[in-house]
Amino acid sequence: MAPTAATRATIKVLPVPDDLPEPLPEPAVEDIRLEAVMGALSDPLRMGIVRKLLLESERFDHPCGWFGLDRPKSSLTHHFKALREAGVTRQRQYGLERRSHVRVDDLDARFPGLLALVADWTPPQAS
Amino acid sequence: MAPTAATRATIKVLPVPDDLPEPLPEPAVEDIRLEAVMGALSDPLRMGIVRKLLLESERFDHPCGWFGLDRPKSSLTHHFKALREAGVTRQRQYGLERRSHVRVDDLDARFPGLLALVADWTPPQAS
DNA sequence: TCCTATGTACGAGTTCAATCGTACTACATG
DNA sequence: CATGTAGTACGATTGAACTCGTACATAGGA
Repeated sequence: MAPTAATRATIKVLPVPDDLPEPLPEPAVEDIRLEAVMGALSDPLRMGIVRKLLLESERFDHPCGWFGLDRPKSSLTHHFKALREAGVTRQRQYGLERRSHVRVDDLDARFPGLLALVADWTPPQAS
Repeated sequence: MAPTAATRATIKVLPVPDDLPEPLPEPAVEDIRLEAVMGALSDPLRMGIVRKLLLESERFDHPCGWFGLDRPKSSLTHHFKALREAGVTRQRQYGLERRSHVRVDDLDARFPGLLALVADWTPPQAS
């Protein structure tokens, strides 16, 4: 259904600005370490975050509320920071929100095939 | 060339027995979890062990002395056990020695491309 | 049989990561 | 300005993993 003025307020379509905010601190492509990436992905919650970004995100970044994770906010901050510092995701500040996306090009260049494994991953104890 | 009696003593070619010893406890192929494998490989020492097995081992298993790791024996026991319990390696007991090899077929079946990443890995602060 | 070599088992100390509560900052909206 | 919202910062707690010393078990050779 077409969004009315009322629904548009709740859907909150924030257009991507032309001048992107600077990414938060992250390793350069050539400094991304395979063992650090694997350490970041060894946590099921973080593996699920990256997989969801790969499978469901379109061309936009996503704030961490988008993931629907039932954890306290400070825990999510911790995990998103771990992913960013390992070089798996990039985070940019859009006003209030800090949005994340996977560094697909960088990871494909350094570790071809790795993201395909993440996309094929199945969460544990899936009913 | 065929081993003589003299070379057999020094080179210590232990022929693989027809009745292989039972592997030590390990997860079944279908129970190997990607996040557990990545957790095992997130340690540089263990990543190096698997890489060395992939690049330098021929068709034989290797005891952990073969790796030339400068760590106490009990530390090595810990790391080889971590690799085995994650499903990365298989260990068999040959007399005194407990030899390891990578579960290449199992890992290729579950996570195609993963072992290629390990083989291409470069150790940190390589001079 | 004694010695050596390979490797485990156990336990202690230490470090690190995960979890989460609380307080705080910043923007947006009324 | 007051309120709500998105998220960080800090600190405390907990548990797991890494590291290693020591003691122990076993096989093979002198």
